[in-house]
Amino acid sequence: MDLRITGGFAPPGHNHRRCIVDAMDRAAQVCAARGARLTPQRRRVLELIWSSHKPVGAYGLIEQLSESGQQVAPPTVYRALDFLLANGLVHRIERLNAFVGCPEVEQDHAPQFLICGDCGDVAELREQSVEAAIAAGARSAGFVGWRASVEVVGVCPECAGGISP
Amino acid sequence: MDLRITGGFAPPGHNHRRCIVDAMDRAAQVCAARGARLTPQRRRVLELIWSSHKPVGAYGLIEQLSESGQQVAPPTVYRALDFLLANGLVHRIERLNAFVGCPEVEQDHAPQFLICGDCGDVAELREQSVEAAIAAGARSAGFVGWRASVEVVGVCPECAGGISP
DNA sequence: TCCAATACGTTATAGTATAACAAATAGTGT
DNA sequence: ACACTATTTGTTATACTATAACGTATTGGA
Repeated sequence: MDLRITGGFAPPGHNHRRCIVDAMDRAAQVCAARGARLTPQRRRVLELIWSSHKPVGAYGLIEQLSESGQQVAPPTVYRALDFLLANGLVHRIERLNAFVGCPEVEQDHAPQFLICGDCGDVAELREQSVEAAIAAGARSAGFVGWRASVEVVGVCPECAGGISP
Repeated sequence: MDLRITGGFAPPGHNHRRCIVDAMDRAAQVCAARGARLTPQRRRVLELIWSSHKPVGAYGLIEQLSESGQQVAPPTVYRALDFLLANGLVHRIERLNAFVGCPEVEQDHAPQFLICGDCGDVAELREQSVEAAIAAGARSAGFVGWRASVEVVGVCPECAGGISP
């Protein structure tokens, strides 16, 4: 059993090592199932992305890799990111030009992201009602074949608690 | 009376000159009302943004300005954009790093954008149900003080009609 | 084992955005 | 009209994000 963080923020004192381990397990499973090659390079990038619940940019990854002795150029990490995105293992936060791990890799989805403007943590939400409302709006405008990205910037419970407990 | 395009895409043969004129009128009104200075520079940038319903990037604006004889450096146009954004005269499309004119400048709002992946046109939607659904999701996650951006990529009625009429 | 596909390395460059400081201009009160 | 102050604009340099183009290596299968 794994403790996936979907539907809200990771609790303050949660065992994040579990997040990482579970994420890597799921990634291995999914890739094996579909014959996608989770190479050491890609695995390493995924691990770095999962090192926190904060989105990380491509050049942040390059720096982290460099610090751990692996000198890579931008195309290398962008290619790893392309693979991870294509396989639904990470999501891209458009407004941040950054990437977060996906806690629900089994099926393709377009979640809502809650981005804490204070601590930077991101939570992934899947509100059916949001998708339904967007679908209704799109249909009324005659829009077809669409895919939506929803990014919500605010303050997470933890940070809000700190301000007015 | 003006024909604001909110709630859907601009119809194929619409009189776009009216879009521009109306947008500039509204901008002048709003700025006058709140004592914001719509300088020639800012006015020019707003006109260029309204020259179509397609988002335009900062460097696209610089190029257009340069073509019309005005040589400006990036900070100039970014400052104009900051002003226009702050006063709700334009919106930023995060996933495109580009800007579109806002057809509803009177009050602050966070609309949904329908982006045609074919022709590039963008429509601004304000579905109350979308905002409500996001609000519900955010509340359930303990998220506070938020603001959402919704960007939907698909095919507009016009382009879809061309494919299967 | 050889072939073809896939992944990775490398260099250069395109595209987006801002920092920092100087100069000019507009609005305010006298 | 005058000086004062705030705002706007100009200028240079630079940071950050992303991809093109080409070559090499590795992998998996016929």
